[in-house]
Amino acid sequence: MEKIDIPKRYDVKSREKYWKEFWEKKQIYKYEKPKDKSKVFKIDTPPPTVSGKMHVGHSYSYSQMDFIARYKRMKGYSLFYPFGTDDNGLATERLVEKINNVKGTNMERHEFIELCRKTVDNLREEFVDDWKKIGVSADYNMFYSTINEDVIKISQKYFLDLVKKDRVYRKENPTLYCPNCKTAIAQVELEDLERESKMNYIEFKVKKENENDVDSFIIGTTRPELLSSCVAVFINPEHELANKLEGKKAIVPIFNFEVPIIKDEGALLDKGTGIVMCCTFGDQKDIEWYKQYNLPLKISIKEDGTLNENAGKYEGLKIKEAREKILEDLKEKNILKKQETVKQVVNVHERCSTEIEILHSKQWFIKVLDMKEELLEAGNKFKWHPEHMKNRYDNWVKSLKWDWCISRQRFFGVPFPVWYDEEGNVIFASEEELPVDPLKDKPKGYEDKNLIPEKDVMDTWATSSLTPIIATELFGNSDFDFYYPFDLRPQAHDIISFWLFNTVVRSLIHKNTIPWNNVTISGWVLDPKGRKMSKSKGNVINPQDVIEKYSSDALRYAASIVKLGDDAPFQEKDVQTGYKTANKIFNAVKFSINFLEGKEKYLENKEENFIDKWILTKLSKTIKNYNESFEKYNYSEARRKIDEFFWKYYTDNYIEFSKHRLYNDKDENMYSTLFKTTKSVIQLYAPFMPFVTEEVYHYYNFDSEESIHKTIIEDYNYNYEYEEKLGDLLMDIIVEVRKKKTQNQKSMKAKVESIKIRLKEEELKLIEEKKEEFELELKNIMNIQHIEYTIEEGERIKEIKIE
RNA sequence: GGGCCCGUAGUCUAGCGGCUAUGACGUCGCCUUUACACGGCGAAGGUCACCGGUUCGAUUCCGGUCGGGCCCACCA
Repeated sequence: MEKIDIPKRYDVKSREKYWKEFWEKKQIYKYEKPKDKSKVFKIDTPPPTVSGKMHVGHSYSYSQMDFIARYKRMKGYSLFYPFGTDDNGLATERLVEKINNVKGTNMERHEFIELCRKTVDNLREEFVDDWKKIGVSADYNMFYSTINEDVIKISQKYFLDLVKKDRVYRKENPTLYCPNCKTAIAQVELEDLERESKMNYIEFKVKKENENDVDSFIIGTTRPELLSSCVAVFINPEHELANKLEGKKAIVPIFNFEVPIIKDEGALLDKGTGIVMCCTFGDQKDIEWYKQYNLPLKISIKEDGTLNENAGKYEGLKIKEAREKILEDLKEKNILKKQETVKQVVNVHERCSTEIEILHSKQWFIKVLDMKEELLEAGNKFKWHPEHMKNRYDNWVKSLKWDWCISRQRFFGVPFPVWYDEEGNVIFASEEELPVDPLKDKPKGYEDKNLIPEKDVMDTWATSSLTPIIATELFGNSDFDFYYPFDLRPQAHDIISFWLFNTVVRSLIHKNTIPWNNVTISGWVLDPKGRKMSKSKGNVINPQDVIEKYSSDALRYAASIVKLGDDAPFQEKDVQTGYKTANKIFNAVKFSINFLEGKEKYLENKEENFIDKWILTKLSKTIKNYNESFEKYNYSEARRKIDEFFWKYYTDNYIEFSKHRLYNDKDENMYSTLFKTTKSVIQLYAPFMPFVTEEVYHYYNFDSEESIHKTIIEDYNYNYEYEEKLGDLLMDIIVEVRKKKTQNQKSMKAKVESIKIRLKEEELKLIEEKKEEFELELKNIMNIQHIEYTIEEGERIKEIKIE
């Protein structure tokens, strides 16, 4: 261990930078494979999306997982703790478009991909450095990017495994589509948006078959532009016209074709008129009806968001233009009976807030709907922290309606290793050829054949759902017996239905087992008033600014206050508390080490007095509780335990009690306790505040490790019941004496002539057993000349005479 | 519509069948004591949302009410 001189002050800025570089240079967090697989702790680290800067939510959730990682390391585990970035997909494309002021759809595909790659490569190092700055102790040698060749290869390999296991298919299907991003999206990428809209009441004629037939009826719709896609009319069975209309044909206005009228409870009485037109496709309900009644398919909207030839004279118009034009025409013909403004909630794409459309197109899907049972079972097999987060997973699995669409009509992603021949047969790459880009490469045996490459790329989740597999393949020598399942998946609750769910799916399919044994779900960091942070509200807090103003340790401390699963407001005062705690650790340890220096020969002394036994008992209990909390992944409880020990017992009392012994008595027997408690304090704080603890560890030769983070937390089993009680009593009395001194406006060292202490009988007995020692301490600590006791109820100090 | 979480001093919170309800910030007062004034010691501040029930005893457990938040579904 490299010992350093103790400075007068702890210079946070330069020292945090120094230790960050020290850890990297000395490879303190480098993974080393042990022989025994039970001695590895494997973390499925979330790969953040390279998006410029780490945000404050990241800084909390990654700190929280790092508390656990560091604790486990200090319990003797080898940490399999990789770090990757999720670089492909729409999020990156949008960033690249913004930075370079380009549009992917307007560029040559290979140029755009090249630009994406370059942009991400440029940003990555600085981006990842934010994680190093907050002290995330991953092994950055085990780094991957989801867009690098090695990961593309793995992603394609497991795609082929899906093919082999018959879990993937390509099919023309109703597909959620974003006209703005011009790509298919998955169910999970939808978001609700409330907006105002017009409900239009439109008259449909009935094809009359005899005299008594109803002439016409009125439907309500917000999407008149879809009239040309109408394939049926549904009427609620309770509707007064239900029986009269059932089985008849309705005539769609303007377009004048006939559609059947069908009774169905799905047509709600209190919505619109209780009669609704079903268009393929206006919304998800239409798909249900389409499937249930085997309705024909009639698509009117093209992928670019304009109407197609089915729309007749409206062809070529954009959706909104068509809506206006049709309404005009309907009005003119007096078919539009009424309009009213309604509040409507629509599905939008979460990345661009564009209203989604449902189109019919060929996409690749992973079969998941038939796995629901298996998936629910899997959710029971790993532990959820906190437990109630499992509900979200269960809810999601039970309500699944779509297979998982993994193809995207975008550019910067993992290519499908797929071609089509002239007859439309699908040709897959073979594993040895991977990675392939079908746009450039051809499969073996087809070199001179005419093949159509699959142009779609995979959704980013199709790759990030493989993170534990990727890590094992890349850094674990593909030794799944050794590494699988992982110990921990840490992540936030907003992506339970994305990343967590997807990873379980892939793990069940490829490895036939759950991916991890524990998941910890962290919450969101809200603004100080408890609202979501967003750029538009201007209430975003940057972790970089917080670090600059305080320190990484301080930020981590604030993160340790928030419990798993809780959404919590960002509170600067918590960061301040962290800052103060780090400062206090520095000072307290500096004080202790000052006296420990050169006293190594006394460290084995066993002649502890009752104060030593008292503090050692408190320490033992603290470590026990600390361990128990951490074993439950409850880092905030663990931190509270060490805080309590540190402030209430160690600094405010033990050190104060010890001063007279250190300065005056030169009591040789106290060094071993001072050493143990001080070292433990540093160790127990190390998972939370890795920088300041590393700093003070190097002020003294605590042991031979080159870093505090390589030391093992020692457990102690001191349990001196009598001394603990006596120490508590001493503390109680001293608190009272301090109170009296404060009330009398005296300093703590003011000399006390005499003091009368009220006690309970059993307390007096306690003292009498070691009266001389007890009084000596009390007198020395509080500068008291004479002590008397009375046995009665009331405030502890009956009277105090101060000189 | 279904599900989940949460209501504790001015603010953020700990606790969760039984001592005087935890700690932090803020407020006020005192103390320049040789680790720290980036400090120490104290004080004030609470109907533990409300109403019932279980219990010898409820902030804690159960039911309901009100309020806040989240997830999912529906959304013509």
